[in-house]
Amino acid sequence: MKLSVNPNDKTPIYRQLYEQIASEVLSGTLSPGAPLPPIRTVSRELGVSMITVRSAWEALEHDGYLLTRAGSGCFVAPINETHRQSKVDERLSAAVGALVSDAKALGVDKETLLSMIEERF
Amino acid sequence: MKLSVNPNDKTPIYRQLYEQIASEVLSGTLSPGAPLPPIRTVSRELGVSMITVRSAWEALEHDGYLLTRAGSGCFVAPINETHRQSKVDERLSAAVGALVSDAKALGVDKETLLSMIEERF
Amino acid sequence: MKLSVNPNDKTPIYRQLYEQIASEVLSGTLSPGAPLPPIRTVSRELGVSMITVRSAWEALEHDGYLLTRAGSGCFVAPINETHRQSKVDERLSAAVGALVSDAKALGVDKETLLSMIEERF
Amino acid sequence: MKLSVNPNDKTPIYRQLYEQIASEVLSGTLSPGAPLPPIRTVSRELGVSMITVRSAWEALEHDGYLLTRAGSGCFVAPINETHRQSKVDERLSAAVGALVSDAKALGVDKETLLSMIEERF
DNA sequence: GTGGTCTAGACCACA
DNA sequence: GTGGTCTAGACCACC
Repeated sequence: MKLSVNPNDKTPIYRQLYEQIASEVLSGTLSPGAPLPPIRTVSRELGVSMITVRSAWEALEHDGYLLTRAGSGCFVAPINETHRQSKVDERLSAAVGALVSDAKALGVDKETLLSMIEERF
Repeated sequence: MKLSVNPNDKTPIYRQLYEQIASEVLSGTLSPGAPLPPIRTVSRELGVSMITVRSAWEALEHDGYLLTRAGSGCFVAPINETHRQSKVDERLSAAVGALVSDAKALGVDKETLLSMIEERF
Repeated sequence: MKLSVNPNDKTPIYRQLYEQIASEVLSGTLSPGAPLPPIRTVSRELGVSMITVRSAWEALEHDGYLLTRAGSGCFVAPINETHRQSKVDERLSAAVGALVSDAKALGVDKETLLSMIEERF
Repeated sequence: MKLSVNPNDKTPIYRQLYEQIASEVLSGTLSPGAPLPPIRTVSRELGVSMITVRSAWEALEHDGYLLTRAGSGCFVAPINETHRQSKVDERLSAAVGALVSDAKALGVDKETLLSMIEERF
């Protein structure tokens, strides 16, 4: 698990971390029960404040991706496979919806859009 | 041209206005030379501050979508057709790139993604 | 709306604030759309850090009690009446469940418990 | 005596153990003089650290529920019946007080609360 | 060692 | 003016 942050990106650092972890959990790269590195370690390695890391972890716990056990660490939360799949769909669906409405607003037709995706994948 | 804002949306109001105008210019719905309604009118109709509208207009002028003629109002800037096309591509390309990397991070394959787009369009 | 915190209480300050606001929203004392005092004001008046207040507000927004509009303030979120009622029930139900299992573990019978409640209300 | 811990619960593990033992002593399930299983046994069976179990035992001894006899183990402390009863009352009274003020804050009336208890018992 | 909370003070974007 | 984010550094409880 290699995390990284881009301080120039306008999206908040804690958000960037959230997205990376959430994606890995949803894609299965991080398995339920797997321990995460300590906040202090992540903080040191990425060069960001402990609190920034904590913000990300806190949001992840709130959204059911992580479980934190004070004194012993943070772990990937157990997740039902169907539930996982539905979350993946939900996320992707939102992104697809945004892109499609964007394309429509710009007057781009379906074929052009599909071919752009085909090419970029 | 019917503008609208959603104050509960996390994206700044001036950004919402920017996106709507820019899309209409790029898609051709707003033709070069067309006049925009006065700031005070937009402000009143949308229920937002004039300063907010002004911010959006400024950003649009900065990016070459609008021209301000002191005393007579704002107008859609003349735009070269190839230039317009390149801007459309640029915008869509960024959106497509984001979606594709998102899909990859979630472990979704190309066919699934394409079919989702097909369906939502 | 008179907020207060007890620094000696073992429950975190931001949690105390959360509970007070949430209760007022659920009981209807705070009506949907009502503005909350600025974070800075609350912070000053209660003698706690702005960040502590923000933590509470953030959790409240996440849980649907508040809406925050950057630059203009925080407001009580619109809430469906049936939804409100169900949240009240949920909260109270959890508390009742805890008390009942506690009483059972201590070997206290139903009548004794009911009379204690009757008396304390 | 069957102890159990839930590591995902937000309340500290040693606290969970404390509550279980204390409840059993107060309800009379554990009689004065009864021996407790060795710390190492509890530790092994529950899959928690011996230090954690020790913390719970220490707190219990501090509060007068247990007696430690070096070399021979821990035993339920002798307890005066009136004293026992007063402790039960104290504990329950606190819990009832919390629930009642909670109900009041939520705008729930006495009858509703009583019927909820009646039903859940 | 771990995470949980809080403070003080700073900078930015938005209205 | 508002909220949003980040830093540095501290103390605590738990394992």
